[in-house]
Amino acid sequence: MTIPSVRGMKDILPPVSARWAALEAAFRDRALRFGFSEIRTPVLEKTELFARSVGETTDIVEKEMYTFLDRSGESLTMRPEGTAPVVRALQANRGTFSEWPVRLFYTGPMFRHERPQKGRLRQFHQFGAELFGTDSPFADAEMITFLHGFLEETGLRGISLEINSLGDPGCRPAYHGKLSAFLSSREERLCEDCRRRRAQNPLRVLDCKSEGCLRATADAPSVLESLCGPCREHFGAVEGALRASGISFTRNPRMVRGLDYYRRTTFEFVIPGMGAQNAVAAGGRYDGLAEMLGGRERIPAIGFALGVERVLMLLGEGGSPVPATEVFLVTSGSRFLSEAFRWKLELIGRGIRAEMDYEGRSVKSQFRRADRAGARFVVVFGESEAERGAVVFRDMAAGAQEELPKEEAIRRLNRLGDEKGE
RNA sequence: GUGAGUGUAGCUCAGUUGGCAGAGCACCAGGUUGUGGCCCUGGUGGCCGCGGGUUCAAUCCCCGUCACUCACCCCA
Repeated sequence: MTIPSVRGMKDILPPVSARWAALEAAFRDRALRFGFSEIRTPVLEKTELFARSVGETTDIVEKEMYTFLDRSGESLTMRPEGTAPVVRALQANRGTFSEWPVRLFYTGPMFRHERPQKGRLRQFHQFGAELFGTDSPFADAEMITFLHGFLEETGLRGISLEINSLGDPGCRPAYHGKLSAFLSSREERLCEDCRRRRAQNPLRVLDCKSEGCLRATADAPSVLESLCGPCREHFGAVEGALRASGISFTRNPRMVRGLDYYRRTTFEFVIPGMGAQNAVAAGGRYDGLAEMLGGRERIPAIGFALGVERVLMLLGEGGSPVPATEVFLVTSGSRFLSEAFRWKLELIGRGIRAEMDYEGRSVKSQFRRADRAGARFVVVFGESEAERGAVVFRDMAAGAQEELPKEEAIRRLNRLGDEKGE
């Protein structure tokens, strides 16, 4: 019996791994153009980091984290998201970041112990970016534009952008009060989960998808109408900047993020008609997080993360094929193996993708392999040619074949390398 | 955590109202050929997910279990 992988954790195999690499390269490229530098944080963090940032009452912390005691009895957690670790790293290395604002991006695996299904894994991967040190609504617009452009660049179609503002400590408590009062008046019509949520985290009730709750809260007070002056102004400026750069969006005052640290602007890129896993990328502003994590300094910040598996799923099969073999060396008889092997290494050294068969298969079988690998040229080492110091040189696409002295064959293959060099 | 579906060859899947396990693709060899593709012939390859039960006999029926998939929930 072979050993299967852990549930919800998948091997990324070719050719998917190639598309994966291409997507990551595109993200990295775009991040660098926006002035972001890469940060790589550990996969393991102290459990406290996520409990304090993501929120004790969120599903992520309550029942989805990979948490365990290490050998010294300390509670550790495999990161369920990327923002809190980046903020921690920023605070811990405060001295190395002298110039503000700070722009950081990351890529890597995240872990949540959920029941796997389409577009949802236990080890999944995110690309994310965080912008620290500015309250400006232009920062919000920059991040949304960054993400919007990236998704467009990948070729994704039919994505829509939803934005909202959750207010800040100046206005959210008042809204919470209003909403709580409203919800208690509708308590009988709420689902079981929402009755519990109502007390702990009333905003989450708005995010409930059950029919009954949706109807019961159809006329719930809107966050956007309860914003204080500064928050309203900020949100208006973000909307204005987005319009100015031609990005269309819809307001969704019911959009609540699953993490507690967000305030003011939040946004989500969704694909309609994709079922429950419709969020491809999402983010928001989290001006209070640094202080929640015990920092003395207030660090305004905004960031986003996108689900790599979900993007690739939506992109489907297209793009990034495995590079084809250029030259296949066919041996007619095992006595040519070592000579062909020397050619192969020589060609690879010249930057040419060369392959051969080591197993002594029939010439026919070797040609079949060359064909499937997409080889442009095949060189055959055969008995009758060997006596004349020659090889058979075949151009697969043209179907042309000729016997060439070895020196001439090598010259032609080297030209192939030169073409690539230019 | 809840519910449904599926586990048979490397892959995609048939199958037997219970009676020696099948196809296509792939792989290997041979034929044909312009030394490859198309075509023809042959061959390798299976604890029929695992454990129990019923039966003369179980891949098939029953119970359990594990895995995968999908949905709910939640999220990227």
